Parts: sequence; structure tokens; C-alpha cells
Amino acid sequence: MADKQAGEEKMAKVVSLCKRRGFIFPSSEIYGGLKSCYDYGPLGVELKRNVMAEWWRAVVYEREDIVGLDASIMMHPRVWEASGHVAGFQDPLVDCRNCKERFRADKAPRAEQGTEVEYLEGGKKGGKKLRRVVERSYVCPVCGSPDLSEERMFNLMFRTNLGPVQAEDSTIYLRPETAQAMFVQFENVQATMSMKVPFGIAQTGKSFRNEVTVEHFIFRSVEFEQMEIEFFVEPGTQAEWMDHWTKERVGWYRRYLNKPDDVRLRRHEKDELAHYADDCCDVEYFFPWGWDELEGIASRTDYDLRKHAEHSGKKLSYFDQNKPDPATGKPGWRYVPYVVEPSAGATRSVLMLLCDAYDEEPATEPGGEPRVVLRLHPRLAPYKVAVFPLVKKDGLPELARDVVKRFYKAGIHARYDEQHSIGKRYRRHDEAGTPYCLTIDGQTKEDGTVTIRDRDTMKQERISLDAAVRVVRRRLGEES
RNA sequence: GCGGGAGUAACUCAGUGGUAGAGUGCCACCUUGCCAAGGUGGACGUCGCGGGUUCAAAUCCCGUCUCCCGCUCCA
Repeated sequence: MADKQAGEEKMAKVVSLCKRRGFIFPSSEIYGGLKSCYDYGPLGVELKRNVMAEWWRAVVYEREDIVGLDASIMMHPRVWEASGHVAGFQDPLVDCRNCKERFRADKAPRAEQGTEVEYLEGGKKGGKKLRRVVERSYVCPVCGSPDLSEERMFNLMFRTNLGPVQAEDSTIYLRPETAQAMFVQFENVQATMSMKVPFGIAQTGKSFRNEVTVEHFIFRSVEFEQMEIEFFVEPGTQAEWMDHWTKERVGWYRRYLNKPDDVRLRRHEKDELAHYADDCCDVEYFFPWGWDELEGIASRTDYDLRKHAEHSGKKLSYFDQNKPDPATGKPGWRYVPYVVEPSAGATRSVLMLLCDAYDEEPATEPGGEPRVVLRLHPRLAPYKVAVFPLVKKDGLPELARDVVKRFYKAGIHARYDEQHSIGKRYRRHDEAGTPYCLTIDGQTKEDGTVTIRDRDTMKQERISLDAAVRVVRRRLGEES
């Protein structure tokens, strides 16, 4: 219970800092906000872009077997029929007026229409016994009451119309996941890039779901951003690729965390698997409210390519000239590749990183203020370096501005700051997660050195001004 | 969608029918030679929104929106 309260307090602090420091604002706030929608402010957009850039670098730039894709958010409506989203995302839901349970009508216990059934008021043990006639052919699965709300269709996909004229046949959907485009473009990508199985397609982008419930700030929202890979493999090799990808992805998260053990892998039970999957693992993070999913890594067999082949009438398969067909033994094997899908939430990663990075240090001196610091990995931090004149005189601001420009030119995101005292500037950048602060002082003019201050240790050392860009770059791990 | 809690300054919060407050932050100038603690001055609130009761509403009533916590689903 104390943990739960501590978790809620932590979240409140993170949310507050996000707004105070320009990471994340409620959407449309001056109009009262919009449910579940958030805007990434000047610091938040940098953090999110850095996360996605690091992911792209790891899965596209640093390996030869994956290429990228950026598909349109709106796709042919039949894509979603093939994928099962039109059917699967559209369930008739009913609320029980008696015990307040919400359930799927098609999965509720059957009962004969017109008969009278007995149930307990409120669904509670001590409740009064009530009797009522069954109006529909089922009752509440929890309390057995036939006192039910109307069936309501919950379509989890956002609908809109293509073309300015609203008509039934112009209905299209905003994608509920980025994955399908990679299946639909499988052949184009494979052929144009001469990709040989095993190979993958990577894509990042926004997806949309009319979630029944949204919660935990940006954790579950109707508009969210994904980082997905569809990795196509030879049938029969999916288990070893699951092994590869689970290790790869867990390792990726842990590289950026102060507390790597807050990320774990959870293998789904057999009865938890979707009907098309033969294995699935979740990468989970220990959020302030408990373990929750960051990424799902699913072994989806050949389900998706097969479905799209059926619905489109196109042959979605791969021909391996160097392998004999296992059925006939003749050279050349045409098969529908199996898919391993590491599907990550970019916005969830952002929240994870903020939670992991948030830290409070007690005041070092009596009467001092505690220090709030975001210990973001330097490569993810919005600003890599802040440059200050120690005082606002003696030509120090001019000198500092010259230094900032060196970082601009080097492509390193830097910030000039001369407001308030030097101590306040350090603290302000601690909250922004800026890993390094350079301070220009009187000595700079004499011997061309500046101090570089480390966010985490608050230690300073003097380095030569001319080496500043190089030193920062080395610390960012961009130069050895 | 249902149940519970909450919305007052940029942030954290006080204010239970009678002139909207505090701390932090923010702005300007001075000061300041290294970790939010100096001085002087200053700006900022449709009290979430709409309606009602009242001589008078941040405060009471109704509706609505948003957020948080539970029930459900997923990245």
C-alpha cells in the first residue's frame, strides 16, 4: 500500500516536471484539454526524437538485414479486414446494471429468453435475492443478472472518410498499428532491395486506437507512437530468432537505464497467446504502478503474409534458389516466411526513461534545497551541453556565445544561458537532464580553458576551449 | 462506460457564503567568481467550463469537461 502511494507520488512529480520544464503538456490545454492527448514540448520532442533515432540506429543502421519504411497512416480498408482488426476490434459490449461489470455479449453465458432467473443484488454475497425475466439470450457473466444495458459496438479503430464527400464506401481507418504496412509492402521491399530471408523491415510512426480505457499519463493513449520491426525468417527457425530478438531488445533498453534491472522479459503462457502466435514475450518495465509492457515480441508464424495473400490474391512468398524444397527434394524452395515481430512503444519508452531518470538528492548543506535531476542517458538528453558565462560582464557572455556556436556547427544540441546565478543555472539544467555544463570565466580569457561540469557527479574539471567540442563528443560516445 | 477522488497563479498548495492568498518560479535593474538561500522593483488568476440558488458563490445545487485510482484492452 505504501508502495502504491509512493508510486503515485512519483508519477505526480514526473508529470509535474514534464510540464514545468517543457517536456509534455496536456493537448489543447487552453480549451480544457483533450482526453488522453498530450503534446511534446521543446524538451519532450528532443527526448522522443532521440529515443527513436537511437532505435533506428540500432535496428537499421547497425545491421545489414533490416531496411526502413515510412508508410501512410491511412491504408486500404481491406488491409484491416485481412489483418482481423475490423472483426476483432469491433465487439458488442454490454454493461451490467446490477454489478456494473462490462463484458462482451458474445462471450456471456447463455440463458433462455423469457425465463425468469434469480441473482443477488449488486452481485454481492449478502445482497437481496432478485428475480427478473431474461430479455436477451444471455446474462451477466459475473452476477448472472439479466438487467443489462443496450449492446454497444466498440470499434477500437478510428474511422474517417477518404474524400470530402461522406459516403459509406469511403470509410477508411487510421491505422491501429504500423505493422500491417510492412506486410503489405513485403514484396516491394524484398524485391527492390534484393533482401534475402532472413531480413526485416523497420518502421516508426503514430498509431491510433479508441481504447476502452486510457491511463497513466502517456502510457496508454488513443494516439501513440510505435517502433516496429517485422523480421521475416525461414519456417522452423522462428524459435532461434525469438531468442535473438528478445536478447537484443532487452539489451537495448538496459543500455539507456540507470537501473537496468527494472527491465525484464516475460514469456506468455500458452493460453495467453493469440491464435496466430506460437510464442510471445513481453519486455516489461517496473513503472511506478508496477510491471507493465514496453514491447511485445511475437512469433506470428506466417499468419499475416498468408492472410494478405488470401485477401489480395497476390502471392506473398519468398523463393530461395539455394535451398531444396523440403517436400520434393528438388532445388529451389518457395515458402511463406514466418515473422518475428518486435513491436515497441516509443511513447512508452519516453515515459520509462523519464521515470528511470527522475531523481531527488537531499540538500548537501543545511537549509539548502534538494536537487532534482534527470539522469537521462547523454545521447537521449534534449540538450547535450549548456554554456554559461560565469557572470554577465567582462565580455564573458560574448565569449560564451561564441562557444555555443561551435556546438551548433558540430551538430550538438547546445543551449546558452545567462539568467540568474550560476547555481540556479546548473540546477535548471539538472532538471532538464543536460549532462554537461560549460562555464566561461575570467580564466578563459587568460588561458583559453573552461570548466566542464558533470550533471550526475557535479564535479568540474578544466579543459581547453578548443577541445570542448571534442570532449563532449567523446563523452557522448560518438567518437572514440 | 460504471464506481471513488480531485480541478484556485507557470509549479506545489492554503482559502467552507462577504474585497482571491502563500512559497517557489517568471520579468527588469543592481549585486554575484561555481551549485536553486543577496537587494530593489514588477507582471501574472474567466478560482476547469456552463447554468441555478442567494443581496452576495472559489465556497451551496445541477450539468459538463479534464486528470488521478479501480473494472477491461493493448505498444
